[in-house]
Amino acid sequence: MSSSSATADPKLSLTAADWARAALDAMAAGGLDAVAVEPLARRLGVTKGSFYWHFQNREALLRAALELWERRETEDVLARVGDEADPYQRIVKVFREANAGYRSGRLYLAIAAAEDNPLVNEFVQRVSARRMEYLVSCYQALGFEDVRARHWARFAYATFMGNLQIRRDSPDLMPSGAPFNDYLKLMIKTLIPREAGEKSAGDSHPHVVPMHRSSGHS
Amino acid sequence: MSSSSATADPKLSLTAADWARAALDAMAAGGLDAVAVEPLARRLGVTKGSFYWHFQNREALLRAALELWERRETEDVLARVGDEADPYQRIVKVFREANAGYRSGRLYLAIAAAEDNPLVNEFVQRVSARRMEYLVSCYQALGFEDVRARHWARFAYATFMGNLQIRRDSPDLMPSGAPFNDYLKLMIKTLIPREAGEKSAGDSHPHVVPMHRSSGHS
DNA sequence: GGTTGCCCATACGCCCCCGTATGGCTAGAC
DNA sequence: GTCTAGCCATACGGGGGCGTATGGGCAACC
Repeated sequence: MSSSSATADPKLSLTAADWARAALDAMAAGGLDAVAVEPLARRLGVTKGSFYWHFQNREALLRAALELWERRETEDVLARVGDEADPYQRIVKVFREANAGYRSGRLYLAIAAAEDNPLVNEFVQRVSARRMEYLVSCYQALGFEDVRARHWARFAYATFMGNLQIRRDSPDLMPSGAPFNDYLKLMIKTLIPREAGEKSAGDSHPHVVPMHRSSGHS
Repeated sequence: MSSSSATADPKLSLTAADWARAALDAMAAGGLDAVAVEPLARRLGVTKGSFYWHFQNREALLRAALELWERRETEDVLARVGDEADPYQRIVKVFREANAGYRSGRLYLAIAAAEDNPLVNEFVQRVSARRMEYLVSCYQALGFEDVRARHWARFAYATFMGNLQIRRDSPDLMPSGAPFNDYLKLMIKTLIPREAGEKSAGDSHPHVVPMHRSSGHS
C-alpha cells in the first residue's frame, strides 16, 4: 500500500523520515526494544554510519517515531470519521474502524506496553486522552450530561481496547464472520444507549448498523 | 504475608521457587526482557553461579515463572470468587476484584505484551481462555443461551481488560472515589442484563448493585 | 577426618547493542 | 579540475547479558 518500507529500496539516499517509519514498523513487530539502531540499519540495507548522520542518538529516533505515530493517530484515524454528522454513527464508525484495522490497534498495544519509558508514556497519555475526548464529545452530542458522557466514553473506550487485546492475545476467543457481526451489534447497541436527554434527530430507529467495510489500510 | 521478596533474605540458600518468584516480580516491573539472569542474581544477592545450578537456562526460568503465574491466576483469583452461589454476584465480584487488585492485572498486561514469544503466548492463551470460560459459565448460569452467553462474556472481559489498560496507560482518565463507584455501577448494570430468555432491544436495567448484600436474583 | 553432595563465586569467551572517530564516495558549485 | 557538502562504510572501545568451566565452602554422613 503506502510505501511501507522494504529491505532494499530504489532510493539511493535515506531520510530521517525513512528511519522513523522503519522504527515504527519495528515497534509494531517487536515492541520498544526492537527499535535498535543496528538491526534497523541492516533492515534498511545500510550501516550505523547512516543513522548517526540523521539522528543524534537512539532516543531521538524514538521521539521521531512517536511523533510520527501521534500524527498518524490524530490526523488519519480521527480525521476519517470526524466528518460524520451523526454522533451515533461516529461512535459506530470508530468501533468498526477499530475492529477492522487491527494494525493500528496492535501498534498502540506495542507502544503502550512500554509505558515505563517516560518518553513513551508522554505520547501514550496524549493519544489516549485525545481519543477519550473525542468519544466524550460524541456522547455529549448525543445529549449526555458531562459526567455520564465521560463514563460512557470510558466504558466504550475500555471495551474497544479490550477487544484489541483479546484479538491479539487469543484470537480464538474472537469470532469471525457473521457471529462477529452479531457481537459488534451487541456492543454497539449496548454502548450507545438512548436515554440521554432524548436528542431528537430521528425518532424512528436510527440505531441500525449499516454494515459497510472500508478497506483496511492505516 | 507472602513476603514479596527483598534484596537480602535471611535464607542462606535459594530455591528454584525463589528464582521463579523473583522472575515474576521482574516481569511485572519491566516486562519480559527484565527476566534476565544476571540482574536477577544481583537483586537476590547472589551470582549467576547460583542460577545455573537451579535452572538449565533462561527459558527454563521463564517457564517456571509462567507456571507460577498460571497457578496463581487459576487458584487464587478464580478460587476466591468461585464459591459465590449467585452467578450475578460472581460477575460483580470478578469486576470488583479486577479493578481493585490492579497488581494482578498489571502483571497480565506485562506478560501479554510479549505474546510474540511462543512460550509466553501459550500460557497467555490458556489463562485468558480459562477466564473467558468462567465468565461464559456465569452468563449461562444466568440463563443465557450459549452464543449470547459467549458474546456477553467476551464483552465483559474486553471491558475489564480495557479498564486495566486505561488505568495503566493514563490513570488520569480513570476516576477515583465516588465517581469511580458510579462508573463501576454503570458497567455492572450494563454488562449484566436481565433478558436472558428474550432477544429484543430496548431494555432498561432492572439490576441494582447491592454493594454488599447478595441480592435475591431470579 | 575424609568423602560426598549441595549451593554458590569467579573467570572466561561469546554475542549484540550503543556511540564515536574517521575516512571514502558522489554530485553539484565554481 | 577542484572544492564542498551530503551520505554512508569501517573500525574501535565500552557495556551488558548468556552460558560454561572450575573451584571453594559447608553441611551431613560414615
